[in-house]
Amino acid sequence: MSNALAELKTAVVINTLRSCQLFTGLSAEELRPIAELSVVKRLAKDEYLFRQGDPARGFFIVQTGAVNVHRVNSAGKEQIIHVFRPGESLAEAALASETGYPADGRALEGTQVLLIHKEGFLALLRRKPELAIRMLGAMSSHLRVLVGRLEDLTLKDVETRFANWLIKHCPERASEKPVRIELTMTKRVLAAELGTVSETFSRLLAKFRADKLLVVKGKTLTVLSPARLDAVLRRNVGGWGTGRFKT
Amino acid sequence: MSNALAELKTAVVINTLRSCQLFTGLSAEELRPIAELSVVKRLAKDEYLFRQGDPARGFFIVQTGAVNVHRVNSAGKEQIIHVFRPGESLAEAALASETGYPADGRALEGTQVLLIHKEGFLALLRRKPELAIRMLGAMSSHLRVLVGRLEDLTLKDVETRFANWLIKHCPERASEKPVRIELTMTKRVLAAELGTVSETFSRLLAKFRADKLLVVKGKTLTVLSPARLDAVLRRNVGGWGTGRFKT
DNA sequence: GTCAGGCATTGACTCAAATCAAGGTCGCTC
DNA sequence: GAGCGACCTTGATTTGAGTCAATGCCTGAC
Repeated sequence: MSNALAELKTAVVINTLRSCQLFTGLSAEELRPIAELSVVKRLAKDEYLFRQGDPARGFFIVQTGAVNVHRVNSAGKEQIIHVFRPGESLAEAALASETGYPADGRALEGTQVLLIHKEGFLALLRRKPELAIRMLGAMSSHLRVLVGRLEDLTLKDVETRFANWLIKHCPERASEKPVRIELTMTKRVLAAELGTVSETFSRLLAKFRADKLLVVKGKTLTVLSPARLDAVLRRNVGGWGTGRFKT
Repeated sequence: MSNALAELKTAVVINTLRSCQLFTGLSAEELRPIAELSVVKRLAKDEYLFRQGDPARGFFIVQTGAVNVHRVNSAGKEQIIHVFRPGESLAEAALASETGYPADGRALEGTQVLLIHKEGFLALLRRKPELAIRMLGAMSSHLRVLVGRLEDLTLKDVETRFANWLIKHCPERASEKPVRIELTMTKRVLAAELGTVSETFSRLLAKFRADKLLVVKGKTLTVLSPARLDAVLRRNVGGWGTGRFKT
């Protein structure tokens, strides 16, 4: 391919990298060697980016679309670990271990990602320790997400998790003003993200509707009063760190 | 303190570091600067090493004893994330993020750990990118553990988890020869590690005893036939990756 | 020795959430 | 517009596992 065209592609990739949390604050010149290690991958809806156990070729940055990272047991039930959206990086763990990817990754919709090759990137890390420390930061935040998810799924009930999800989608949790939330996914998928099944989720919507907390119309949810929802959350969860009891 | 005494202490610490997975293969000279960043901490049983939200001063390496890292909700129920034993490093995530520790850490018994100070270690990482890459490796294996735990707790029932735990403690899973396992902790604690309560665990032991899979005598468990246990596992879990179904 | 407190076992009860089953609604293609 | 296939909703039923409570069993303190 012509030199000029290659230059152009690199410039586009650099732009993507810049918009990624992981590399904020790096100059174009610092991003260039990373861009040169990257290839663009396009995925159709439901196509797999990687499967659990696949040898790891590198890590990814989402450009457009969404990647659902999950584990599945042989009965076919899948547990979503996290849904990655544009600007997020995933599978950094692949860099530093010989074993394959620890989970499955699949596109929830038409999706475009950057694959950053492992070997080249490792060589770069050796020359740029600052970059390695950034990677540590990214992985530590993924650890936090995972720990949070673990707590969510084992320590709280579905109602609490959903109330929490709703609150996170309100600009301010103390407000009395209704908030409209447009679902980007089907309710079935949202249910899975919350770690439950569609029937349970449906009942939950009905309950919130009956409690005048929520209006549901197709893919549009309207939180009638974030403040009141927050109150429900507090009631369910006790008083956030008011005290620690042993059992 | 006298120079000679300081030297001696450093030598002892270097020895601990050498036995730690994270630093295997490093020479004494490479370990020295790390040792100089370390301080020994002694903990009584049930004493907290850190609490969720505490500002992170560094990460730890277990010398003796055991550290239980867990999350607790305000109702007081705690979910064990992992129990760290001698040679393991923990809380590396503290290095690369400004927020505090994401969970609680408490000694399960009398315990001695090395605290490696964050700032000094970060400075060292900047000079030794190889070391930073090792840290990435350590964090990625923690990620794997966590992902595994998530799957365990959400995709499998208690019986399957325990069968799995037992199998992991057998030298070979296909054998017909009985295996004796001596518990190092109380059954209550093991139950918590498996993500359940002592009553449920007790019932499970009774069931396995009735099924002639296990003989229980105090803190001694004897798996009568690993092969048969393995069969139970396969039955519960389906056929490990025989196929993937949606829904 | 015995007494107390922690652990373990067992039974009865409860409950959240999954599963099973049956319609209902929307949007699509032919 | 008829028919099909997703979703979604609602009801009935099941179930795994937590909670409560009663009792038994050790071990260590005195």
